[in-house]
Amino acid sequence: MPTESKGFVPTEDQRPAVTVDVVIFSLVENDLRVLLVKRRTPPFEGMWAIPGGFVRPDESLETAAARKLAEETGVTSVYTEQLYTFGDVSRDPRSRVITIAYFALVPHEAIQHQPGRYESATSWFSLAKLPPLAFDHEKIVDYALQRLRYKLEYTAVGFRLLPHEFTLTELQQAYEVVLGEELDKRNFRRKILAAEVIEETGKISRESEGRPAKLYHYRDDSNPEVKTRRLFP
Amino acid sequence: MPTESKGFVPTEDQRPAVTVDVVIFSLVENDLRVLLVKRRTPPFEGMWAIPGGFVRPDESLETAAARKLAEETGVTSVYTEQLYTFGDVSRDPRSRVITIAYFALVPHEAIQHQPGRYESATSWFSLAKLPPLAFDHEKIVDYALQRLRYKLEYTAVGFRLLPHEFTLTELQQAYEVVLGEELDKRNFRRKILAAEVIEETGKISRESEGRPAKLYHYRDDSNPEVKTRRLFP
DNA sequence: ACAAAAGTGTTGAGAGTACACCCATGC
DNA sequence: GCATGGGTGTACTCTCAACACTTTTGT
Repeated sequence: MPTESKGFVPTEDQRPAVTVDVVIFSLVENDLRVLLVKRRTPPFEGMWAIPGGFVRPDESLETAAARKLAEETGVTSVYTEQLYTFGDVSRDPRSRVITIAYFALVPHEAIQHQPGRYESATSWFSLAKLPPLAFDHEKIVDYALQRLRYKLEYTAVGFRLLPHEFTLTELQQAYEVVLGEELDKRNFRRKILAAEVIEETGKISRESEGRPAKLYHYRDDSNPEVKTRRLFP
Repeated sequence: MPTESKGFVPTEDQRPAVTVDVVIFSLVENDLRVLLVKRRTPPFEGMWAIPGGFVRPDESLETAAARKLAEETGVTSVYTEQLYTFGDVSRDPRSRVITIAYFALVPHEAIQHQPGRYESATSWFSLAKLPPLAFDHEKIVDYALQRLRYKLEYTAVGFRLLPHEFTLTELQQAYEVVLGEELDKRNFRRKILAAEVIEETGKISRESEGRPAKLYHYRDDSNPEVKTRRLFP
């Protein structure tokens, strides 16, 4: 804390509450969705909201975000990034609440729902058909989507939405769904392989109907955030 | 705030304190510098720190950052952007403090020091020769510098470090100082003009020794954050 | 006329984009 | 053998990078 004997110093009851909210993205049925929870208490009772909660005195912000993610999805080590901090005075009608928003990319197959532990209901919503959201959460989701698209254009983190092993066609479809545009197959493959973040496993997938596809996975020796030129389109 | 009847709810004394810190950049003597204040109270008494203070109950985070900026520099409408939120448990040895860091670009000529109003001393430090900083402020400054460089590579906000009117050579020097590399004069001019964020004023500068230079200023009809391809180098 | 800084075009290399056909398997 | 999706190469365009001389002013 940077301040001195001067200026405004808040009393304990003037301190804002601090929460973390996590925008959790996943691909379900080849569709980009976010996980929402239904509120059971006022304000906004019955409305959908992104998962979040208070930061505990003994945990860092990243830890709080990871804890929230684990509580809602059962998933522990997935791509998570701080998004933005929202602190408008009246964003919560009850009292001053500042929230540090995160976003996470979760492979859908990894998720184990924790039914009814805390929440009355959690559900995945397509970004095209979001319900009305509590607080300023619509703004937060919009911002997260913008950032996700930007991330995918300039880096190679798209595979974080997929299972551990995946085919190039699955990866391309993930990019197409998130970016909302079709990509050329040959150019996509050339670029994603040139980024040197994924490699063949040697195995092949027998999922598809036609010719079997090679399976790829993440190379953990090099980082996916290679921001050189624009990767896509 | 997203939470319900469940889980952890902090009592008032478990709430973290919330501050904003502002990394203020300016060009002084063709050198990129940050404004630091000398702490007069423990902890880190006598050490330098970036300006900051508590968020008041009735002001937004952006307002708090703008207020801090005005208190330290007298400047009101300059380029300001939220940087990152730092919230490690022990970043302040006294108590839990979460800080939302901002960075600002200030034209040096616009600054009026507010001597001794609050601080014992404020001073501009070259980024190459920073003193030891209080708290985790070195990390914050490093991160701000990284972001500033990234911003300048992909957008055309460099002129925010300059007076209202400036020559292309001055602008190029600003980019060179921040990015730490020399740029080609012809390529620089072509690119910065292609971005269509600045235009000729019609006036000429008689500052330089040789041939007089055209003065340019910001076109407020188009936004400087045109992220197309990489602008520089 | 000379010093000092402003201003201005062209060329070659590399990256990006568009585009169509053969391949391996299951049924 | 045919339907289905997997896998591959090339030509054109355009952007990026490298590079040196002329112009305008003050002294």
